[in-house]
Amino acid sequence: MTAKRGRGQRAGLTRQAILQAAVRLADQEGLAALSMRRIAAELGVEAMTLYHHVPNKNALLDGMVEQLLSETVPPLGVSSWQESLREYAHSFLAVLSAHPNLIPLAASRPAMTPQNLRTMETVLESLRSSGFELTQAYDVVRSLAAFVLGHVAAHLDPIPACPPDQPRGRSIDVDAYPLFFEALKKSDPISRFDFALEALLHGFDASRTASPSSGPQAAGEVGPDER
Amino acid sequence: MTAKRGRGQRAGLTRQAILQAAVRLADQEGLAALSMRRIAAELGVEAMTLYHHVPNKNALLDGMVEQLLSETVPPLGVSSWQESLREYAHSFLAVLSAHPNLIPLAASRPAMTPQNLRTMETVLESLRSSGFELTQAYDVVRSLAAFVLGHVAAHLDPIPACPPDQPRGRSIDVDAYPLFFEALKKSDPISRFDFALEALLHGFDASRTASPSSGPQAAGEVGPDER
DNA sequence: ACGCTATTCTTACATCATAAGAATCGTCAA
DNA sequence: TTGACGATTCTTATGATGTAAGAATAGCGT
Repeated sequence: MTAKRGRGQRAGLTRQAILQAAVRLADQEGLAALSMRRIAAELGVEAMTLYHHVPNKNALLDGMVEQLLSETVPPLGVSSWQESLREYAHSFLAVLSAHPNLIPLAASRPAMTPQNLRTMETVLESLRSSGFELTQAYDVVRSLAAFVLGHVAAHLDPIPACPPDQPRGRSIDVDAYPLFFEALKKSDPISRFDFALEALLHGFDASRTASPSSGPQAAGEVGPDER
Repeated sequence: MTAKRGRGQRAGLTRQAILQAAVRLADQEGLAALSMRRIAAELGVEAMTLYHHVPNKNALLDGMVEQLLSETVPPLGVSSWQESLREYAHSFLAVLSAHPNLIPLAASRPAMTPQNLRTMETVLESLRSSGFELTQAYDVVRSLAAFVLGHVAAHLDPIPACPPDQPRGRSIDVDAYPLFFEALKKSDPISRFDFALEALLHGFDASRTASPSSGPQAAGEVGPDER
């Protein structure tokens, strides 16, 4: 066991070590347990010690998101742009799924790590060389990232709703929404992710400018923004 | 101005009124300002008073999200499933964009309000009568909602990244990621949203199992569409 | 008129982020 | 070796937070 340390006895702290401990703690005990004191305790140190490596708690939370994103695996080799995007999306999904407690963090403080930028650059390159306009390619990647984020965020179990009171026994009137609750039972988030991912990829393919095909049918061209 | 109230003098508080005040406060001063004391002050009341209408702060936050979602407009009339989904997405987008400070809340505590369920039911109906399998239809709606959420969440300005220190003048090495930063300047979130929305719709269309070519089919015909 | 209950306020406490400063160690110049 | 300095750590203290416990009041139904 670590003997108690005195006043100036180094503990060998690092920003990295702190972030990792914080992530580990949040993984195990949830975001609510993430206090400076608790993190410090986890490292065998007093709370104020952390402030020598991190300016404040907000910065620490930001750092945790960076830490997370650095766990994504960069796209392996060159392949079709679809495959690149699939890799990108799945890598993102895997990381977030591995740290469900951190999803609210990732959703509320998007970060751009060098790691992430490098991956983006690769994917952009892949898209460009497949006939996408640069601006379009960018929109594609960003949209994909947004979709992954929204997807994982949407799976935090929805709160029961039904304002506060439940005069009737049922938590919510299931019979009033037959389609919804029927489908709810059969659907699962994982297959939904792949389903929507493929839909997105298909749609992206169709919106390539360089694509020779004229309007296939239905849903004409992009742009009928109305309200 | 309100004369000070005594001990049992009613203030006419309501769960609704509290939630609305909370939303207003968060809109104006940000989530960080959302303390029980501050909300109470906004209502001319002491903090503990709130606990008679709301069990605790978490429940209050949940309620705020419900409050938000209740602002979405239900889909007007019958039209193509694409138009239904567009309406759904844009209505969702509009609400979240109108309350940017609440986006992290909405992203971390998804809620199912009766309002929202009713809208979903309508959209599900529309999809089914257009040849979608129920399970697919459900995946479509959920995916769309997830996408909208992710989209708005991803536009909270990304944190600068670059761990802590900036030895070089630049906050991040722009030249190392030419494609990304080139595209960054030209792209804007709004057009990206519509772009990706159309892509999704297109992809959904392609993934319909039973694809009756087109034409004025079921769903209770498309009547005169003006109101 | 009188008590009952819902509503409100008061007080109190543990916990939080963090400011200010004191103690200690390692290191390097002399 | 010595001595000073800077980096790291701990101590103490402050104001804010969520909320438990209970006291006071007002208006209601009887």
